[in-house]
Amino acid sequence: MPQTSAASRKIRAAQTRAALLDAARGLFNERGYLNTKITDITAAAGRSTGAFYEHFAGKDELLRALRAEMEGAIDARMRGLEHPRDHDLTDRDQLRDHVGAAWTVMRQNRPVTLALFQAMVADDPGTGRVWRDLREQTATIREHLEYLAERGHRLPGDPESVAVAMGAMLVTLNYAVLTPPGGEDDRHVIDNLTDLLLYGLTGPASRPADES
Amino acid sequence: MPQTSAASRKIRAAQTRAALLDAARGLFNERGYLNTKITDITAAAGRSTGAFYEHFAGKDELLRALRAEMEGAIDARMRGLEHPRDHDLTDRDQLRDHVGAAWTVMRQNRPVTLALFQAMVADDPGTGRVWRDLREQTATIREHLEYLAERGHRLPGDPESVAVAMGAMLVTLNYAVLTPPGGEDDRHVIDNLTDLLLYGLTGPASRPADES
DNA sequence: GTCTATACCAGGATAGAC
DNA sequence: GTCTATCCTGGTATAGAC
Repeated sequence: MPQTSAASRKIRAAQTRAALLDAARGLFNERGYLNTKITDITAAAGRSTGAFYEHFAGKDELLRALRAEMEGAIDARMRGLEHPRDHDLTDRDQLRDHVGAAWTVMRQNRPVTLALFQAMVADDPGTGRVWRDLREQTATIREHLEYLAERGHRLPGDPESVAVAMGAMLVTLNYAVLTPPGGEDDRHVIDNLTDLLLYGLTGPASRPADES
Repeated sequence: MPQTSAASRKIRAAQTRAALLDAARGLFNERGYLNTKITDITAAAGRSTGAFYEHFAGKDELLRALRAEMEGAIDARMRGLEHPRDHDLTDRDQLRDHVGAAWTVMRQNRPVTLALFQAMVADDPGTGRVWRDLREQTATIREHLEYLAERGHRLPGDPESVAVAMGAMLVTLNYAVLTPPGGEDDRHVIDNLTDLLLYGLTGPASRPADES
């Protein structure tokens, strides 16, 4: 029964692919993307180098696959939920929602976001890739800021720059913070970032300096 | 006259060292630290690999030398100017001074700051190096924030976290922004960042939403 | 101190059997 | 599709002559 054999081969192949992706995730998370060698991944997955190249052209392509997987998952969750651009990011709840969503996604996909960050930083500056990537990642925020600007709200800078600055802070903190995702710490980070982005160092309205 | 010969050799050695450092700066600036190979540096400096290893144990040590050079220059400029910790970062002028100083230093030493950033990001996450480095780089800011906290000002988070968040934004933007240092753009960036950090997205006091 | 030449190795990638 | 074995490159680092 050649069909059965063909089918099981296909299953086996899918397993291999999954095993490689899984192993990569694990290694990226602990050692980072740049320091993980292809042989590390194959070893962790219990497969051979030959098998690796059967599925991916190289480490970078594997990363693209991981990224696609992540984005697919995000899209799936977002599906149906329309996202109007007229959100008011100067409203604390709405800003917190956005910061929280971004942070949570980054944390839940830490291996991938971390790898993408390293990859972004690793290649030549001068290509403008970092700005471009940050710009893309903050597209939603930028649109909301543009909306605010249109309505006459005076932002600290043009929407693109402000959005990129916010993104820069987020992605770098995601890289710097070690505490495991899903914990109490995340709530703190989200609250802190929300307040910082909302009111800055001065705090809401005129806070009493409390000169003791 | 063996003295003369010895002296001129010493000069020649110093020249080589300087040439290597110089070439490295140039290459780091355009291609980045990670993508610059030792052979690239020696080629650009017109020296041999042998000469390189006579002066530095490796690329990382050369970077440390560049860093030391930069810090020396900063110290020299700061010398004499005492820096009391009771600066009030909620005062726009004072905050702007700090942001501007940090930004200017980063820009003027772009090859080095850029290289340090890449090196920081490149090694294993999980070591906590990124947080530590950011923490160190923002020591001054943190102290000012601690001073504010002591006086009862309620910050968006604990001084350390807030300072690190600010640092994360600054260093990453320094990496992302391509525009050459010293120009008009720098003033804009500094102003924007100052306003963002000072008031956040809401802007100073209660800004009219201007519902047209 | 600086050069040329070369040893050395990690890691990426392929060939061919199964 | 997967394996084993191997080739091959780029890049680090050293040896030894000058």
